[in-house]
Amino acid sequence: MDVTLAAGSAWTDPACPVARTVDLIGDRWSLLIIRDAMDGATAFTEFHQRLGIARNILTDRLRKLVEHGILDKSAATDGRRHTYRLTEAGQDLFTAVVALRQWGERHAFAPDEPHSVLVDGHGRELPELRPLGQDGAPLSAEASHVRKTV
Amino acid sequence: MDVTLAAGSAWTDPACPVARTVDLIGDRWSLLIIRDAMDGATAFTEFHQRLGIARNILTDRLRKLVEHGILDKSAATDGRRHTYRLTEAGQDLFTAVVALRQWGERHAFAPDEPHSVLVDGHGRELPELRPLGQDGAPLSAEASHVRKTV
DNA sequence: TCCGATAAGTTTCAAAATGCAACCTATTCG
DNA sequence: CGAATAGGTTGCATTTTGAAACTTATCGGA
Repeated sequence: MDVTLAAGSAWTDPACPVARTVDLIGDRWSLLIIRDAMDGATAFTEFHQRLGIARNILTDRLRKLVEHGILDKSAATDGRRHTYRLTEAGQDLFTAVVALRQWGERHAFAPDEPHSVLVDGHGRELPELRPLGQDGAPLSAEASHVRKTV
Repeated sequence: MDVTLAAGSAWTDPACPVARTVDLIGDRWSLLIIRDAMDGATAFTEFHQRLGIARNILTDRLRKLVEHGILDKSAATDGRRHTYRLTEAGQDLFTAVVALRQWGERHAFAPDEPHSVLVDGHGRELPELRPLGQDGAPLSAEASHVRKTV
């Protein structure tokens, strides 16, 4: 496999996986496109209507997400639509989307403000996601550190 | 508590926690500032040097992160520095940072490309983070859905 | 077969965000 | 006191984003 950013542009911090991920999907719209794809959106117009994004920007973001292997574009059966579907790598962003969602639920709403909720197949809210150490105990940022590779 | 975006701007999608989180930290730099804060950075110059960000943009992002309750700014003891520290809400982004990091490790590097690694206090790599249903079984995007609130 | 509606863009141009470099101010150290 | 360091601010050029109009292709019905 070969992972690249757009031609002529470079990674912000080539050795850091967080930075690479931000380079790929860390703009105002990409993650919301992915969120809507996870919620069933597949057509250009569908993304456009759900997000209220400018059409030229949507065109650009869909193209980049396809380029980066996060979405797959194909002709829909009726011939006048295209279908955008999450690739395996795109579906694998589910964990990150859930983490951002849960943080938002905890910190981006006033206590009495309503917000949408992510539920499992039985309509039950998901448990909170939390990093664990190898010993199975919850791990905090201070208890971990980044090991740089040569 | 009262959560707000900058004066004069509105939430992209007020009911969605993912969208609110993206509105707060979904730009090219904020998440990397948070990453470096988690890795021990506290001073303006430190962030500037690690990130290679323009100084005026860094000023703006630090101010916004403080405004949003993610960083806390205080005068350092030596009198000529300021200290930026993650608030509790900021530390709580650890889960999201780990999720984005792990996705990057899996999908943003070629198999032979080296990258930095996040390790626990004993130098052991973290296990993979994965959303679970209430029954404790791994949950995929298709097996879940967003319940909208009125 | 022609017609209107729908889908998926592209183009144009204005506005906002970003980046670079120079400048500024306070503090501390020698 | 003077130089160095920290943490900015300002001005200006470049890049990105956004709104709206225009384009092309397809489909379904009259």
